Amino acid sequence: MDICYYCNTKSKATEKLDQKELEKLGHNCNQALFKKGETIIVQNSMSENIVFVKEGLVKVHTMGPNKEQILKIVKGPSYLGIPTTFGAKINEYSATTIAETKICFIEFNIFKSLIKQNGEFALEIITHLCEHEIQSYKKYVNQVQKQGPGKIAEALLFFSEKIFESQQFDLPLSRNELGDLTCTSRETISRILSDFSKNNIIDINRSKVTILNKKLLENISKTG
DNA sequence: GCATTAACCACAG
DNA sequence: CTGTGGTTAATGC
Repeated sequence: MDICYYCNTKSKATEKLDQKELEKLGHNCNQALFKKGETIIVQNSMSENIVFVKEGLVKVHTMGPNKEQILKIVKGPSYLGIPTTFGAKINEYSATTIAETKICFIEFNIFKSLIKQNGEFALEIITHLCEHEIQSYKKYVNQVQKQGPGKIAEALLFFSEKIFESQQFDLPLSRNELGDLTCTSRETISRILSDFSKNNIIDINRSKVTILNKKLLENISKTG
């Protein structure tokens, strides 16, 4: 039995590996199931592994000078911690699950040798990193330039389109965390969400959200 | 000046 | 943990 060879949620990169390489990977990685709210990576700790989020949801966050900042929400399948493990060695951020999540820890040296050996694998990894970097840039510009309603509309659309692929979903974050994600306060989130609800743009009950007027929400997000 | 926006504080479910 | 009201500071017309 080889966990990577038979794994049915391979990343685009590991799909490029042959049987021998998959066996090698399988012998040097370890799968674990995380419940909601468990920590995968701790800021300022040493990073020794590559993390593959097989399925589930993770928030990547860091403690700023004043408050917690959520850098991004990551949905599996996706890698975490490649830049840190290759470069900095010390984690610049924490990663915490916000839903039940399957994680594979991959031993760094094996990962490195696969990059050296297999160009197709390396290409997929680079592509993956580039996609995340571009997405991050977009997020930061939007956060700096948009006003409250625009940022929150964007966050709702992000969860609807990119994460849950549905008009109806359960927000996996508290109001406070939504504030940390969108660079606003918990109070502003509260106000704007009930405002959206009053104007029939969304229906919201606790964490259950239904998008009623997507056009308008997109417009608010676009115009900031 | 006046209006808008949003943070901070406080307090109540 | 959330929703709301008052207050205050910054910014733009």
